[in-house]
Amino acid sequence: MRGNAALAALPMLEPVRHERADAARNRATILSAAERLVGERSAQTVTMDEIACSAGVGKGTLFRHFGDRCGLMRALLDERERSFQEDFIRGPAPLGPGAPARERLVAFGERMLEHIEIQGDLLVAAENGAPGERLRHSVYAAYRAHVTALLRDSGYDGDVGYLADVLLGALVSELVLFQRRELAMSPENLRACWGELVGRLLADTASGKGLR
Amino acid sequence: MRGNAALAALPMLEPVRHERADAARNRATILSAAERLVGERSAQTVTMDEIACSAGVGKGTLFRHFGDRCGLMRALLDERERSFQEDFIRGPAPLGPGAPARERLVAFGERMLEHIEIQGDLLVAAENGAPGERLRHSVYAAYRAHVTALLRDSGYDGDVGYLADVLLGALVSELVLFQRRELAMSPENLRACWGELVGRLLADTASGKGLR
DNA sequence: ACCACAAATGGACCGTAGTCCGCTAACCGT
DNA sequence: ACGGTTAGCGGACTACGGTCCATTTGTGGT
Repeated sequence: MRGNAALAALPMLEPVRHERADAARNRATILSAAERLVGERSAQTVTMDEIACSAGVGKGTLFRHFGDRCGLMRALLDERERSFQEDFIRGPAPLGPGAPARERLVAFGERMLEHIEIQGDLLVAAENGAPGERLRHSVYAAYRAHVTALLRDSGYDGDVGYLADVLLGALVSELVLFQRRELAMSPENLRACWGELVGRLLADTASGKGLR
Repeated sequence: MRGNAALAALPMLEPVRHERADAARNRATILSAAERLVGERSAQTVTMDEIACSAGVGKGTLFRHFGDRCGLMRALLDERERSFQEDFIRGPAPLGPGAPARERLVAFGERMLEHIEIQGDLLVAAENGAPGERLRHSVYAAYRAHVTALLRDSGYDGDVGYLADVLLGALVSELVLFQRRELAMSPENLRACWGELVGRLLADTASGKGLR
């Protein structure tokens, strides 16, 4: 029984053991205040003091709950993140299991591009913490495990982990936003490029379905 | 006079028009102080105040000369950077012109990996500025232009700019250090993976030389 | 040799992320 | 219901990157 290695490798945020009621209330208040502020201005310009003040709590409370700025931003993305992971692990094809690995990989990238399209600035804010932090975080580990598994399933015979890093590199929000804004590439164009990239990399593999 | 788009696209640091003598002296002092400090501790932990103090100049002078922290780090890398660019634009094959495009691309990546091996922390410090700054900087533009040209020369018929972004993504210092340190990949392994990546991407192209 | 002026300087100052620690009040066992 | 324990709180405090501007200093013209 395979196909479940990725499932076991889904760490994300473990629910804290018995959080006190007032703490839970504060966490929710903070999140909604942050969400509102980020909605009004760009995520980059909202300060932690503003959020604390607007939520009516002390600054220490913010950091106690979320560790640092990136942690808070990540928490804002968390719900969407969970549903994304849910979808590509257990959801319907072609994103979820059922479709050939190559198609799942294409769908994965397309979904990620949509995600960036919608949450771009927030994603960037969540990712630029300490150097390498992004890569060490469990979210990256989950993506990497998933892509690695797909590459293996598709019959790729090289270093699947390395290729996963490369492919995920093409989906880094900072880069995608650069391509969209600075290079003025359209979403459709990016989708097409991603599709071609995957196609080319997996061109001569068995691909678990033998197409092409 | 054309014939070398990549050559024309080499901006880097333009020599300032008539820098005052004391200013030049201070710049040198600052650079050597910074170099010493960065050599002693990790580049991440050295503060601007320390550098200023150690160089015996005011903090304002630092920022006047280098703009911001990243600028100073970049300046520390500048000499090596110039020689790298010189090498792949005009130097001997396979890095410079003369070899088939695909080989030049492989050599480019290998050289970059060596660069990261030696200057890793400094490169990271130089790159994590404001989001997207790295991509907007002229150094990235130069790399991108070079790789793009090589891909075109190798007969790749897709979106060469996009593929250049992807390939450069595999050479981002933050990622490479992650692979080296966290994933414990060896330099040789990384070289091999890079070579295979390039080979696979350019497998069925004319490659300007018709190998394979 | 001198002057006028732009370039350069330094350090006080600011905003922001993140830490620290004494106090408060929620929770659990009795 | 109550008291002891301790998670949680808040906001003063620190560290650091970056800005500002009054003052100094090098330089080119005369």
